[in-house]
Amino acid sequence: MQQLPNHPRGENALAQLVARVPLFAQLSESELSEVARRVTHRSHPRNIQLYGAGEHNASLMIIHSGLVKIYRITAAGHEQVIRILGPGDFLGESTFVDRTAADHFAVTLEPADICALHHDDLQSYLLSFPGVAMKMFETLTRRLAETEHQLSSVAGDDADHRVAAYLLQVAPAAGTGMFRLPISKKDIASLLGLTPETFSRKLAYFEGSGWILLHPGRDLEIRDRTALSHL
Amino acid sequence: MQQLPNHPRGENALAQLVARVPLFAQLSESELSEVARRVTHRSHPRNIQLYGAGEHNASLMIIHSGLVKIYRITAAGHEQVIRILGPGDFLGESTFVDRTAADHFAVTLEPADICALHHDDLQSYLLSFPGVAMKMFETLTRRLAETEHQLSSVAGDDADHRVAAYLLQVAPAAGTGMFRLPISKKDIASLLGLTPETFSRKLAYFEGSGWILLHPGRDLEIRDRTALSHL
DNA sequence: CGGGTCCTTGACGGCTCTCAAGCAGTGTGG
DNA sequence: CCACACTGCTTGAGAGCCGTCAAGGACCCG
Repeated sequence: MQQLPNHPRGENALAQLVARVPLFAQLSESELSEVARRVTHRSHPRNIQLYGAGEHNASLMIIHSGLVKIYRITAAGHEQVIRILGPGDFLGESTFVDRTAADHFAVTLEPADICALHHDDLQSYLLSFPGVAMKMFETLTRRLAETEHQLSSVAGDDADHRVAAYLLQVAPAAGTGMFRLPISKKDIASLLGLTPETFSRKLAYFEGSGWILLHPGRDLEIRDRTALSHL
Repeated sequence: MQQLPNHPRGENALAQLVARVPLFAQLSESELSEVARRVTHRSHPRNIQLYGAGEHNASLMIIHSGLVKIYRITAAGHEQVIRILGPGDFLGESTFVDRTAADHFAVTLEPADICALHHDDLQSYLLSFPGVAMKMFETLTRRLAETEHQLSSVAGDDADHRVAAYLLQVAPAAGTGMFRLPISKKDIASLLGLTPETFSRKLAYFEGSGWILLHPGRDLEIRDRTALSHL
């Protein structure tokens, strides 16, 4: 729950930061500076909780850099990762819509630069800048489609399919290069609705089959894309 | 894929229908009639596919009455129910945002009155009526939160918890009355990420434990709310 | 009456979780 | 510089939950 002091910045620098956010991409210069005036910007270290279940978070946050993990605590009492947010993504919109307490946690996975906008300000921006509302609408629609995909995957596919689909999704499009998993294997397992043990076993099985190569740490290599895709 | 002819209606009657849709609730009289002029209205029988995966659906549909089932076909080839939509809900927004083909199916579960708005018209309405964009934003946010809840439930909880949570969710708030399940047990099972067999067994187990009473058809009665809630 | 769908119940097998131990990498403090 | 703790990851053994396959019954609508 630790919080760092604001980084004081010139209004101009802040406006340039805000302009790079997809959400505000199409605002005019004067509109941008109006938004920038009401925004606070912070740098957070790793493992900082931005808000937690039960809290009445009152700001929309926009990620400039770093990764943020969204998760819940299930009835059984263990952590269930819902989504990983990165640069350009926003969070805190759920408590804006229904003014109840959040039902999930948001934690930084890496050092992160995040700017925050109070819900009251958001309200007025949405009504005066239809393009912003439109952009949030689009983002949420895509996010919803993605979550529905995740849902049908967890509900219907077995562990092999889920792991293979995830690897193909995060691997660079190019052929058989080495790349780094964006988050810890433990978090990936949770995201896929698996235990870390099962995830580890599936990776070992894929390597044994010659489909991937595991390197120390989070690095791995895909050797046989087609085998993974129509498992 | 059958489609019934439009029900011709006076513009006035149509405007009144449109006014009852939450999405357009706060529009002025003149704005309402402007929307109504571009809307087509249809009555569909049961089991009609509104659109399917692979189709480029080009209209936002708003449900006046009836139920619509949204589902996918998983890699394994069986149907996975994602969501049930009812009066006031809209569908077809995903193909509006990214102009690709739909990845899911939409089918009526009951006779349904549905009005449709072409995506091009929606675009202009969203920009001229910020309240409408705002409303869609709110609805999507809630829908997303609900889907995330479903996701963590399917990923983390066992069958007993999921079935109990569903029953408590659809049962009337009042004490121990009989009520009717809104959809078939087969569809509920799929929605919960279970097979119909497992769902049936869980219901039988709940009845054997004295927590619920099963009546013929879709009727049932909850006898012990607390037992179900902290299983 | 017949065909269909939906639902229930039984037996069985397998996938995945749980529990447990061991290893590697990292940061910390003596 | 090393000992140590801690977290993340891997591997093994076992058990249990749930899916699959199968058969039969209830109900609806032709």
